[in-house]
Amino acid sequence: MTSSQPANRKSPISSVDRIYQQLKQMAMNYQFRPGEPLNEVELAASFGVSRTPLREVLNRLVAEGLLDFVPRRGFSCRSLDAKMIFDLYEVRCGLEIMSVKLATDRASDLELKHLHQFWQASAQTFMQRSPIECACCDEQFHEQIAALSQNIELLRSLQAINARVHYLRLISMEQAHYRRTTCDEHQLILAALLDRDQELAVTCMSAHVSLRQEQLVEVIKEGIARLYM
Amino acid sequence: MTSSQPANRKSPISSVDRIYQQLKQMAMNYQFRPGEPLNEVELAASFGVSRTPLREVLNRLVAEGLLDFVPRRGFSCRSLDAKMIFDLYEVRCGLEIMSVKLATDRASDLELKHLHQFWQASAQTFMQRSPIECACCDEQFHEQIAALSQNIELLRSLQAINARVHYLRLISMEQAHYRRTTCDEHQLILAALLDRDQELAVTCMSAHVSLRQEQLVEVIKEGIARLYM
DNA sequence: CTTTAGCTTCTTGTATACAAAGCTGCATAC
DNA sequence: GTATGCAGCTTTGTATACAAGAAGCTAAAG
Repeated sequence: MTSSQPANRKSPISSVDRIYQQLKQMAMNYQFRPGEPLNEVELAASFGVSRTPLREVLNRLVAEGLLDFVPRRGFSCRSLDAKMIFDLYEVRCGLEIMSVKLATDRASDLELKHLHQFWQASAQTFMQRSPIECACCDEQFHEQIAALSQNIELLRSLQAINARVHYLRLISMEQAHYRRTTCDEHQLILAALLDRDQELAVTCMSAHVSLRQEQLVEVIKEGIARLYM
Repeated sequence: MTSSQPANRKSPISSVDRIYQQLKQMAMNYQFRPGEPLNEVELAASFGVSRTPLREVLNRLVAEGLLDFVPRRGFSCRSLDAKMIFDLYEVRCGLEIMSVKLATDRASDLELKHLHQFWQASAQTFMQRSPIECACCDEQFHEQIAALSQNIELLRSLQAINARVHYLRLISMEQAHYRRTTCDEHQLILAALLDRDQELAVTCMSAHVSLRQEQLVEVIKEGIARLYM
């Protein structure tokens, strides 16, 4: 996902880095209920650290939109608000279109070949995998295309949004139907990219993301239900 | 700019909020040299606080891309890298196009009228104002259009980018030539919006941002020179 | 029975202290 | 003359302590 630095030397992985990864996963997967206040003392104890490094992590996650914060009232799990999700998908759609557009211009043949190989390997076992694995594969596919745009900021923006909608991707991947269409649509996008047919690639990507947007109401409903059962 | 909460009640403005605003301004305007390490003790003292709240602010600014951070080596001013700026402008261009597209669909007549009034008032005195004021006016114009998209996440993304390219906007506004063309181009965008001519609005906005992108090499050169004199 | 005032407790905001890692510079060895 | 290693200083990472604000609870009054 977002992780970057390859543990420069040794592999110290400072404690704040470790709890950042863990808390981020928890926030992405709504392991806290929407709006649930996070008790700093409790959380710190559960990670075996003091409040100081924990708060630094919490601040980072707030800045990334994965947690909420109100002064003097503390940190809490972000809400799962339909309007916000729609907004995120709308922005995502725009970023994805930029990605394919730039990728057709800038990706090398070798890069496209690697993407192709990656997706062939993924698709082969896609229907047998766990929803979590499918969601991650899906994210990787899209983020690899963004990477081919050679625009790091575009990639980072997309990654930030993907982290925030991860939970819903997960929910949708639990239905075989969504998995199948995802698979098919990725193939179309890939084919257009390999042909370097920019217009077609944009059309396919646009259709792909828009379709997900239409299914969003159902997925959000399911996602909220899941949290309260 | 980004600021949000209207000081819920009273006006306590916690110290971390205060130093956040200040440090953000300093980072936006490159009041530290690119790559310059920030001494926590020194900085904390200069703000009259301890390292704890300062570090929370620094972490936030790192997450927003306004500062750099390397574990065990501390915080430093972000670099002023041409490639990064180009990437940001490319993403910005995409977001701005989304903004006008959505704004023509969703803005009410009243909202468009307000935008019109705002820009008329600004344009009148544009050539007499300070570069700082012009840069802020420019940002506001674009952010108001993004707000008309009714998409909060789109607005936030654009604001985040604007904060990161603020310094270069400032530099460019010091030249009367850039100010004039900005003014003219905004008028064109505005006219298209008022006509609700989506295609034209997109064309104008696209031309506007692309033109800035072309001038970017010069502006970056000037910006870097300014920092080392 | 409901409401509110005041007290208690819990939680967050911030300062400070200390440990550990990094950097600098000098001295010694080759 | 260059390189290497060690000592001391600087700076960051994290724990802890304490102050101040919010929340909850009890008790008394209407």
